[in-house]
Amino acid sequence: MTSDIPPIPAPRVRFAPSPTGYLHVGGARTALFNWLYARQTGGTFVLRIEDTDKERSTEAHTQVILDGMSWLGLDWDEGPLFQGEYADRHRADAERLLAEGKAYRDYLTAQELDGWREQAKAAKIPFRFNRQAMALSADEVARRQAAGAPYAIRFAVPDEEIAWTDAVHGRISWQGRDLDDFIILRSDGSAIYNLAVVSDDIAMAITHVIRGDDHVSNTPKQIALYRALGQEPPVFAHVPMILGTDGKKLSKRHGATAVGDYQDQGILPAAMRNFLALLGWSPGNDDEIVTMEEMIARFSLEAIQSKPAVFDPAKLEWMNGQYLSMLPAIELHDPVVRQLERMGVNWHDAALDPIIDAVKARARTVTSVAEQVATRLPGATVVRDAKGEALVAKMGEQFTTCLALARAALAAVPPGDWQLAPLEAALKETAEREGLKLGDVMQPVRVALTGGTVSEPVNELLAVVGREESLRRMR
RNA sequence: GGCGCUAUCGUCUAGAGGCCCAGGACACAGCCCUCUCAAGGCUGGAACACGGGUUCGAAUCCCGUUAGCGCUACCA
Repeated sequence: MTSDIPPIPAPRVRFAPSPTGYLHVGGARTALFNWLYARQTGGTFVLRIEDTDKERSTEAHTQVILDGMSWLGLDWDEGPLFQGEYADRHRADAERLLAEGKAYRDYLTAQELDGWREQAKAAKIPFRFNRQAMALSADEVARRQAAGAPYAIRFAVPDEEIAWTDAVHGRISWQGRDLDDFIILRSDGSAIYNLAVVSDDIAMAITHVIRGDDHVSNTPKQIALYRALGQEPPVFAHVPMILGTDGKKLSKRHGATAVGDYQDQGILPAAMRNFLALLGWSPGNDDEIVTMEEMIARFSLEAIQSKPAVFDPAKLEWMNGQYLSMLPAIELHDPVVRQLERMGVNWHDAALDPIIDAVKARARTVTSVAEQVATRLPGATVVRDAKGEALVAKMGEQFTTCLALARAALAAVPPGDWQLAPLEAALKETAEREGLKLGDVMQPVRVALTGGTVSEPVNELLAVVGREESLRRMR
């Protein structure tokens, strides 16, 4: 006997940003969740650019969004599709609703609508669109119709309960009477967001709508539209907002909000992805560093937190540091080169990877790795920092003496032995012979080579900077 | 104002009635390690918003209060 349970169709999800700005971390996380869900279920991830706001949408923004997603490793299976190309279908859907009596023509002009608004304001009651009270007389409608006056199409919201089981929030319900009859088609024939979204999601056979919490109040309107269009609504999952440290919605005044900003700051995509995933979602245990594979395997919409999360840059940096020390230098090569180029550093002909390896354990960002790499390149100018200066002052005469001692010992190391063990031995022997503390000989070398008092172990530093350059810097 | 959502350490969170006088991580403080700084290890302070129920028993279920957020456009 074969099973007669029909196969569950593979989910189709979408990320639908509007190209009116950069890819923000909130959008990036929404995209991530959609992507994770698609990858876990073997579903399809559709990328749709909602460019119907022609005033604010630009191609440059679209490109930035695409770049941001690629950087994060979020590949899409279909698209990018552009909402602007489906205007005919949107209009047809509106006309159909009109023909079926589920929507109606609204001949009210902007001025007349404003008049109602002012009236409400004067009476100190909130403005609501009222189908009966604001209706034009039949004669007036006929007159405007005959004159070919422009009209918008309004959806007649049915007075009934509209409820759904949100995959992250559980049951949410609204009353149709709390919703105004909203416009679905402007008088210029273009669709309003709520209609465009529903029309597209139906046409693209989207099964799960995973989007930001700011859309929950659009959901009842959209469900009403699905019903009116004779379609079953998809599963909705509303993921919480991301807040700034002050508990307010994350915005520019909180600093970097675009994923490109973090790329520039030297955050690794893997760290960003991990951090974003854990902002609102948890694998259910105490794991912090979660690989992509684990995320895909363990992801679930139900495990998404229903309250907003504060974006903590300090934790992002910590996580980035974890990835930095975990990743082999070869994988850091390109990001470091990118930063070096941003810094205008000539790195060509230098063997970067050994330096990256020596330096990455002490950095939390790629930028900081690049800065350290730059100072270890041959010919780099050594600038003493405050701590380096302080050490020189503190040691006084001894600084020069110890440095000379160290230099002599190191100069005696044959080029072929310029390696970790012999270098360390040379320095230790010198300290012992002269009755000096190890630090007294190590620190001056460190300051001479880097300008500061902080670096990898001195023998590694010497190895990475090279014999000739090291001796030159100690002169 | 109306409607909706939300409420565990400063922050991210674990927790789906007894395993919790609440666990982990970031941040913070101290100690260890150590040529410096990271890393790592150890230790410490730090939370179930409030009030009522339900129950033998509630961080967990219900109701209310308070607070925060979202929406309330011919924007998306």
